[in-house]
Amino acid sequence: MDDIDKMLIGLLQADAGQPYAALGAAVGLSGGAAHERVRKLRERGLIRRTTIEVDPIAAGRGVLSFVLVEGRAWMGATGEALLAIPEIEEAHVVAGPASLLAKVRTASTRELQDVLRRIFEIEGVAGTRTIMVLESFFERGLHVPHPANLLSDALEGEPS
Amino acid sequence: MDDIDKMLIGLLQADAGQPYAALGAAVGLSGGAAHERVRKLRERGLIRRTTIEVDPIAAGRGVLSFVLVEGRAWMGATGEALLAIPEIEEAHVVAGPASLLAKVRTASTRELQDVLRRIFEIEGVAGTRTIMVLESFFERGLHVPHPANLLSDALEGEPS
DNA sequence: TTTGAAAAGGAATAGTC
DNA sequence: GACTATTCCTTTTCAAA
Repeated sequence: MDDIDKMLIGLLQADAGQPYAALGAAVGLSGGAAHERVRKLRERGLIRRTTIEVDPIAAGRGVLSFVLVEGRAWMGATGEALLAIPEIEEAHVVAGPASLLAKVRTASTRELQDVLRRIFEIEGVAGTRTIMVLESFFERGLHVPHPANLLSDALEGEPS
Repeated sequence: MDDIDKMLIGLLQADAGQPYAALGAAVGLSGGAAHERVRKLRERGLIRRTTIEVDPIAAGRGVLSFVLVEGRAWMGATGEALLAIPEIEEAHVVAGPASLLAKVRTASTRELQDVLRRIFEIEGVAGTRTIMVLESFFERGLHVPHPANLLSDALEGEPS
């Protein structure tokens, strides 16, 4: 995991569909070498998979909220119970006043209410507090340290 | 945006690298037709881009937390100030006791402290409350309604 | 590990229904 | 819209350094 690998990850996050030749050119390698590096990044599990990013509004899921769940719900099969609710994008066990935090995306507040009802039905749930999102500044993926501005390093000693 | 489009989106979320022929076979279309549908989904902006999913642990970002920001920080250039902090993956304006919610991923609690310090320096920020994640049940993308179990519908009237 | 190139496969396009 | 077929480009593989 050197600087070139980091650059490759950054480039692939921006566009996973570009040819290896382009990736190679961007980091100062041949297409074949870039291909080999990406193959190993996948093999090592650093790159989990390639996906698409779907526009939530266009997909009819314009209401975003975070739900804090109170109770002793962090034990047992709670994770699976939450996983079974498709509107829940993320679920975490947290420290602090609440025991669980869920990221919920619904079409409407009416649908959000349904989700809250389903969460309430999970064993051990004592209560919920919902934080509604009014506007999202941004949602981006994991940032990989300095993916850009490393080209000069990568090209150090390069002929011409 | 019919049922076949939804299935295609679901399939691409699972693996955006698979050939169009495979996509087509999965939904009961030819590769060319699947290709054309996906092209239009991109064109309409429903599919924003194709990316890779990076393992946070392997990338050295094992500490996840959610930071509630208090103050009148939802005005002006706050969004850009948060965007400039690479450890912040998401930032939302929220309703409720706090005015902002940020999702932060750091290598350590020490680094989290640095991020909190930087958030504090933003004009209008009066205080923060941090919710630390102990364990993540799951983090998945936007769920697209019934991507599976639609094959029978799609194949209705199909010869043999 | 990287390179360059050959071989295999898929994407993109066009024409037809 | 969807299908087939063709062309073109990319991925994949491999020998060599």
